Amino acid sequence: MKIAAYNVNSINARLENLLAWLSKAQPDIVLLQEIKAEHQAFPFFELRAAGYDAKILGQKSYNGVAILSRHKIRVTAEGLPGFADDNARYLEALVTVGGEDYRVAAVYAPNGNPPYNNPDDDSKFIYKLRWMEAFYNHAAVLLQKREKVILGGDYNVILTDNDVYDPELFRNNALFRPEVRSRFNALLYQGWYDAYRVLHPAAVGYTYWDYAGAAFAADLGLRIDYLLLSPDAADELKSCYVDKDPRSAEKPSDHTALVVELNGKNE
DNA sequence: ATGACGGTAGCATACCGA
Repeated sequence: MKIAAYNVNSINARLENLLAWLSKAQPDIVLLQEIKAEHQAFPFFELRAAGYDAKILGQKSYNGVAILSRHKIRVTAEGLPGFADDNARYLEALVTVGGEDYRVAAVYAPNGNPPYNNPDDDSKFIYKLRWMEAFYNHAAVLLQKREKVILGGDYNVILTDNDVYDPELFRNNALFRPEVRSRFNALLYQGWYDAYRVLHPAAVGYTYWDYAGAAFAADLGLRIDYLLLSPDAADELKSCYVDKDPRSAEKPSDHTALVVELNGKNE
């Protein structure tokens, strides 16, 4: 049972890259962020031909999230419940694999940095904190269900100095500010497991490298994509790793795929 | 200190990203 989170940075610009990776990695479920497409522009046909059903919460130009699966997808939430949002950032569904139910969500948290031309504008940062608060509240509801839940995606959070190539350069960045890190840590205290860190306490696990310069070649990256597991899912945690194949391929996204493997009861 | 680099909308350049 393999689940991946991947910020694809436009599904249509990345379709060839994505299909090649699906064919090679064969994930059961994929949680996509930044698809940057509405329903009529989403490549349902090509994905179906590759063996994947798809449900999306689409948006033109910006944001947009999707869930792909080789098994039937039953959507349970479009957007964070109880949080009015113009941006498509959260899609949740139930998927049955090997006779077992998994609740999964594609998560795309706001960036929160100000526009370059208005560095004192903190409205995006305020929005990010409000979004994280709503996410925390919904996550608490999900934990009460005692299900196998996987919340995967681009959280736009650098959690520790070990998760960024140059901590001092990012000290005042919205991805690294104390208010943001404390809100992410609150999810861990609430009962979620950061799948990568559970298995790799000290490893560098970058999932994003800037397009500019030779950031990827020089491994100047950030760990900002996460797979959060409920206790019932964490019980089945088998492996978690960063798959650099999509980032190494031609015309890549600036992110790469983060993968978790879970042991089903029958495995 | 700044920009690089890339995607989208829409057709020049602005906005967004992390």
